[in-house]
Amino acid sequence: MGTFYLTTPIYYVNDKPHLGHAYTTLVADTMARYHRLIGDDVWLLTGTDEHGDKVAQAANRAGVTPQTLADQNSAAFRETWRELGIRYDDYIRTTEDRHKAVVVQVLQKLWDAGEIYLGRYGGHYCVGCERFYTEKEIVDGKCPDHLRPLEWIEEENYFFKMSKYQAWLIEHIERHPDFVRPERYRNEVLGFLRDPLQDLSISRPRRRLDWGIPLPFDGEYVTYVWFDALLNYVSALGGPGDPRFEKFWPHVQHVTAKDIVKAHAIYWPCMLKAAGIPLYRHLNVHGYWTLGGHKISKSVGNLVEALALKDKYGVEAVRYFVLREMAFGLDADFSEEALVGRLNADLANDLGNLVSRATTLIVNLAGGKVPADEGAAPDETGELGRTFERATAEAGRAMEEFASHRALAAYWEFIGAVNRFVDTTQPWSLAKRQDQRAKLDTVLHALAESLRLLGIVLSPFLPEATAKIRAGLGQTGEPKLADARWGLIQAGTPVTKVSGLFPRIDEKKAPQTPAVTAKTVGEDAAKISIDEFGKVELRIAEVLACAPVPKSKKLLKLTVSLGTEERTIVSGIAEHYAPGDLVGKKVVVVANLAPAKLMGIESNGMVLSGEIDGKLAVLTLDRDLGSGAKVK
RNA sequence: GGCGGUGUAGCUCAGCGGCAGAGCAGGGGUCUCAUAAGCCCCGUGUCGGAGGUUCAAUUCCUCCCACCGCCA
Repeated sequence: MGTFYLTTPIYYVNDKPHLGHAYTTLVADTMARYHRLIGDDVWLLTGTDEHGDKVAQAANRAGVTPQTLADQNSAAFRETWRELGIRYDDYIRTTEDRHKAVVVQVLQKLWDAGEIYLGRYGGHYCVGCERFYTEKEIVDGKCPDHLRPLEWIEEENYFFKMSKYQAWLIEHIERHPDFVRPERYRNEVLGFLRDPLQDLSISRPRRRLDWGIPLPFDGEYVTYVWFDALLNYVSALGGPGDPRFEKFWPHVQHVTAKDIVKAHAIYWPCMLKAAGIPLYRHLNVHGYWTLGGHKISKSVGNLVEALALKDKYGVEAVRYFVLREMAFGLDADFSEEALVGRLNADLANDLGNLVSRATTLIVNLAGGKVPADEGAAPDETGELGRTFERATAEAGRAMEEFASHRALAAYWEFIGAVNRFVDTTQPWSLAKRQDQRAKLDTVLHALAESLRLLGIVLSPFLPEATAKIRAGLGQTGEPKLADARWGLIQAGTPVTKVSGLFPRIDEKKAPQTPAVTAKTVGEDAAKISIDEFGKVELRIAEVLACAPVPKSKKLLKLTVSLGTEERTIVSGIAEHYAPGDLVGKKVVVVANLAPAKLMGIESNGMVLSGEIDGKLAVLTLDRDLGSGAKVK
């Protein structure tokens, strides 16, 4: 059993969560799930980067404190990850004391070791970019990016002696060819290192920027945001000496988009070296999403909209699309057409339909129980098993390099083989002949086995859909790759029909919100399955505040705590409860209800209550439970 | 301006010295278990252009063009 520590970048709270952030985080989540599947001890870290000029300025414009702005936007990221089903182990914020403590500790250590000195620097400064420009870069005395006037600033700052690590870093990268990967980014870094490396300014004078971590050896300065931010990967584990750090740090890998390669491949290794902390194993770099073939440039609005397509087509469809469509490391294009194409061709036609046809065959022809393997079709089933082993081997190699696109392509080879297997063996024909019973049983056994295996190996990529597949085959508990060996399914295992996993999108019809109700079969039409019930996320919430909604007779505006987050919920109970009646009570809420606007207020959830003959009562607890507890 | 990358079927891309490949889209056929899904069949494309090395180049070299990235 191995150990796996993976980090996403911490996202700058000046941004709104968009497709780019989501891709990075989905890749990380998928890798973490894959490593849990193979039995590794996994720690997945994400979080937010909250200091720096831009946050201070945005807060100023919004008329709030930087901390308030950071709180709001950090919560927005957290909420997005919740909606996307990201399973992280820790969420670090650079404004947390545990982080600041480690930054201060490292700075002091470097200062004591003489790795930091006070130097003077003068230059043309752009407030928007938070950086100085050289004479050559300036266009008409203005910032080439923002096209606004630059200020000449001359100031003393503290510098980290990065230049002395240049030769060492080049050697390290040459000795570890996959330190930065894919290779194109390694080459880029080595190219950059052919020119002399400068020392890194790691401070900002407080009179110019107060929103940062004060230097422990000079209170007139705060820490430069990059130096602060990179250390999150260390601080989140408690720093050197902490048991969690000692356990996970030796296995650390980072994932980032290509725009921050320099900070991660140059600043960060030098910082670690100077601080006496071992280097990370791999920096895994991915490309950009373009939209409709166009470069994104400054405006990220469209990327936000792209991510919003999850509400239209489902989280799993978007998740599958980005993991399959982007060759890890290269740029890829995102479009609704391409998304629908993948959803229909891969998820609906190939996988969803296979699960549907296979479970139906077993239910109809074998009474809903996996028949015994009679060994009556050794050529066909043997080939299917070998195809699976090949796919798994290839996927394993691909996942080592974060190449989810290749892993999925490999598994889809197997799905194609299973579909061909059904056509070749024609179980519906076998069923018509008594003397073919043994072969029919063998075929259906192999089909059930194929689905069981898919329910395991695809689980890092499609956690919800594979949970449904496993449930349809009576498989409980966490999937393990150790169980993904051909031939382990037990005869007699109950099988139920699993249909409507991924409904096709009819491109000709006007786009509609896909119905959440799965297609039901026969006599079960009015009942729902446990899986369908599982789609409703019920949680315990504490009512923190409650106020009447102006001009409304029925509505109350509740602020509730779900433990990790606060929500606003508008509820039609004002005729039954006074605002003061509910504060402090623990109630049950639907936590994954799509947001709705009521009287201009966005409501995120629903408070459960019973009602009969005009009487109404809100559900509460008969003993205490922590906020956020799951109801089932 | 320096360094590097990319340019292959309508689209997305793989191949990287030995008769040009996959997926999707499109066309035809077929089964009926299935989500009008599946399966089978159908691709002569100047492998960006021009030169060169070689018995042989999409594959190696040089130059050019286009686009992209990093650096300045």
